[in-house]
Amino acid sequence: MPELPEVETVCRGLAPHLEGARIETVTLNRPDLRFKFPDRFIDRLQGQEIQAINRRAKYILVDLSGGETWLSHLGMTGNYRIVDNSSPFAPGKHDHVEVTLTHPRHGDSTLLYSDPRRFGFMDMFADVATCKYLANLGPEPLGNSFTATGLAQNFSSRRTPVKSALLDQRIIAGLGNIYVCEALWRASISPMVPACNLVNEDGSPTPELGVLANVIRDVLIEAIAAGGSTLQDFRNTKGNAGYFQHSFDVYGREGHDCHRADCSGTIARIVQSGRSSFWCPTCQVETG
DNA sequence: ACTTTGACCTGTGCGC
DNA sequence: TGCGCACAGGTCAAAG
Repeated sequence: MPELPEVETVCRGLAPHLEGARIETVTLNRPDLRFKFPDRFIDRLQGQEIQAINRRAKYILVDLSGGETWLSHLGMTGNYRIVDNSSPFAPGKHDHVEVTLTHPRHGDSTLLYSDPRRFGFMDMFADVATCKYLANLGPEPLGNSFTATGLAQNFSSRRTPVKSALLDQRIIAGLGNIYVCEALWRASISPMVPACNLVNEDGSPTPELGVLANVIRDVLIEAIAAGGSTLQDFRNTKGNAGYFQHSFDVYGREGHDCHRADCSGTIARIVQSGRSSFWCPTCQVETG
């Protein structure tokens, strides 16, 4: 479930190994992931020095000494890990990309990309300013450009349920199914409320939308601090699980008691746009 | 212009 | 033990 906190966890784990390292060899164990690898992908990576690793939304961006940027998206089940070259290693069934590195301080290691469902992908860009994947992304929820006022502007014309609107990466970048469910619960907003119902006549955010913007930040910050969430196979780069899944209030808790102190409701599951929404019908209200 | 649906893949867990 | 089905973190193209 790589959503923003998990991708951030991966980037932070990789940074000490990657930044300052030189890419020695690249091995692709298949011709594609979700998409084909870009032209001359191996040649454009080999021999490059890695200058920085950054995250934008759920994308990982690796800046190379030649000026190009290596972009990757983890899809649903993608993950990176670092293995020590001193121990024998045989790639597993889903280890699709192997990158050997030399580092002046950390020595030699291998970066592995695994992705059972292959919904992830990689690409290469001379200039991230022209990168099609980043062109239409909304604001970073943890950045200064994310505000309730900005959310209200995007919500005002949309009758789609707020659940769907928050999953729209053009409106806010980096949220996925889990953290949207958690944020809506914290804000006591039903996932079925039309997005435009959270906007006043004059276009300003309702108080509920103001709360929602705040709790989105809160839940993401808490999840990052916990090292992300681990469901199925997500692991950080050291192979360890995250811990935030133990803090879920609604996600995956269908049939369990609502955690809100003064609520005696039971968590329910509904399907919206083909995705499960977990919520408390008792305390998450229909209108803003 | 907005919204929904299906497609892309593999793995897991459940009921029978 | 096996089979079929439902479901899983995301995005995109196509259709309504």
